[in-house]
Amino acid sequence: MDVINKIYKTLHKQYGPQGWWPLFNAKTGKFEYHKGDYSLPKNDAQRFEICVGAILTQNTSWVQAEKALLNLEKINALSPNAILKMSMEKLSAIIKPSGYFRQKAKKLKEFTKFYNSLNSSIPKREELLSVWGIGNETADSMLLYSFKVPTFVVDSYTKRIVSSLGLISAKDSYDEIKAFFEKNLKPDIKIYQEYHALIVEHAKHHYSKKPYGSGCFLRKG
DNA sequence: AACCAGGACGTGA
DNA sequence: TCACGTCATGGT
Repeated sequence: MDVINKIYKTLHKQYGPQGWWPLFNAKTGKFEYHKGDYSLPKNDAQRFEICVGAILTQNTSWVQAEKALLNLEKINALSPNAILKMSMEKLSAIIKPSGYFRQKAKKLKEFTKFYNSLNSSIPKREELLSVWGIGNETADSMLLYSFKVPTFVVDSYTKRIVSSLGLISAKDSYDEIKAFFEKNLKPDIKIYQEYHALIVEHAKHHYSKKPYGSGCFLRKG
């Protein structure tokens, strides 16, 4: 079997299903993963929530993005209409815990306008990329976890791991790394969703502090 | 107390 | 194209 599929099997066996993307549960008042359930998001509100979370977590830990999302949720503002009508001052204050709050407030406004223009259709990748504040990873995260398009998400961890394993060159582009994964995987939404989440989980264990890759079991074999 | 976290954009070479 | 600065809060 090829390396890409071997890595997937190994990570899945080690960590199990990750159940991304976490969604707010009104009953528990917390954000929850949904391991083994690939039917989500189940409605438009959840689709929008995932997109907002994808912007808020840019270069920020998920727990910080979660705080910002919870702040929005608490004032019942995790919706397109609420975000559009909120002032920039109010919006940036509400999402402050996620960092880069001025930029992200603008990004949320810009994206929400675009989101409304979709009228519940699925955006093309290039369309998402044309929105200010939506780059490669954010676009792919939205497509994969919100719109359920089997597109591979590459993040800094992905690059760090495959580069460290010698599978790619350190200066390969986003699109090259993405293509490297996609050419070896069948376009299965479950596998794509789990693969990226597993990479993040694995990176948190073995690729977050230097020297990167210490104790990484992907190296033995 | 430096470093990092589920990046993207603007600028100058 | 690409290397580098900027944006910013909160964990460890």
